[in-house]
Amino acid sequence: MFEKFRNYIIEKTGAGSITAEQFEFIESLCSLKKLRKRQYFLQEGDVSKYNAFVLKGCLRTYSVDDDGVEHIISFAVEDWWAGDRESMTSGNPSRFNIDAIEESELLLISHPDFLEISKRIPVFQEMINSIFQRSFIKAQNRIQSVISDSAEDKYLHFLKNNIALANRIPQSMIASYLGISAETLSRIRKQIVKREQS
Amino acid sequence: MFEKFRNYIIEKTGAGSITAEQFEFIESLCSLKKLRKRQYFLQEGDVSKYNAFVLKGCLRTYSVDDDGVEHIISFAVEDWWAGDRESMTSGNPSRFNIDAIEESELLLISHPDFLEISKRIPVFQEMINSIFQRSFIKAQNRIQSVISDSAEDKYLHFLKNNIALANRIPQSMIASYLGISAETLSRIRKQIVKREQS
DNA sequence: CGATTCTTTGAAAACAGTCAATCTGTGTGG
DNA sequence: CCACACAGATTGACTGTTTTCAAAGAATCG
Repeated sequence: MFEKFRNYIIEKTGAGSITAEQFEFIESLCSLKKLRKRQYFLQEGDVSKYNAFVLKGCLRTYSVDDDGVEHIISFAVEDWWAGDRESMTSGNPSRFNIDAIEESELLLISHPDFLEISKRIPVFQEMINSIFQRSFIKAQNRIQSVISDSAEDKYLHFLKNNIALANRIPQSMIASYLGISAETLSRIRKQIVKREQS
Repeated sequence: MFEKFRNYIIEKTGAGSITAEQFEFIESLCSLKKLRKRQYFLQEGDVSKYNAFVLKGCLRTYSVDDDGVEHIISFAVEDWWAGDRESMTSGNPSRFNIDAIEESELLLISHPDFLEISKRIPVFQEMINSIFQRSFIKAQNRIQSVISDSAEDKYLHFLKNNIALANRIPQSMIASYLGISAETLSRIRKQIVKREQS
């Protein structure tokens, strides 16, 4: 059960950076959670209490606007994290929903436990920090695309950077993630295919 | 010259967290840089080598698309940082330009020196980490706005979160930052004023 | 001032969104 | 195993928002 998580940590921190006892400590604070497709992990208005490491499946974080339209902020597949950091650190209710778009398995670590692990195990802390740095850089790149590109270029940019995601996520959700309508994405794809053929 | 920077660090880390010697160490690795309005701090294609702490003035980070249109990724005013982290950590040439939109004064710390400071002074490291966390959260919120909102709502969202910026930056740059045209922003503002009057 | 930069305005065009209907594929229960 | 239901994708016609281009109007600064 923890093998995947151990491998992930080893890959991120380097072999031997974390002792067997430290692994046990970390794992003693983890709990396993299974989600069915469409099941919520976090609902708008609730306070996000757990960091979720995705062992299997796929989660989406999204907001719902006044017209009831969903806007997907992020996806989390295997070896990625989910949870609303803003709500977690501030204790305020979340503006986001997080649910499973596939049958999923998560390792949960509560926010206080997460802080404790980080305090006790500096390399874990470093790992988390570098994840945040890269997340920030990715977010900036996404912002660049979304403020600069046409709908088609947004899609091509997405494909270039998220081929794996593109093959397991419904098109309508990709559209939502890109901030365009599902119909527009459908027409864009048609165009691209047509162009490739000629 | 370093007073502003010291105050910033004290505010972020808490009084007494950093000793006089540590401050001196940090400051021994800083250099002052003045930029005139419109002067580059970083040009596309160059490798970003310095973290810049803004003592005075305002920088913008932007990309230029194939049509020559500028797209502003971020602003940095007093007590904020600039530099392309992606280029800095990877050593690859930057896709961004950074220049001064006001007469500015920066404290520069080279990337290696920055790492050294972080290594030697854990509270400095912590400060940087919490900055990244908040930057990431801010970036996510911006993404939400930019994929969900109409042009007007993007502007209102910007105003709500960046009143100070809104009052010192040309409208056309705000438009660029929001991913809308300067003309559209002008019309939106007119609408808002008209509505407020009635 | 005079020059430059920034903003506003109008008209036309492009782009993307909406709505509604149809199509496709998949999986489920009878 | 079939039929049906359902979710997702596509298509067409229309609407609406935003962009583009061009020109004129403020504002700012040396």
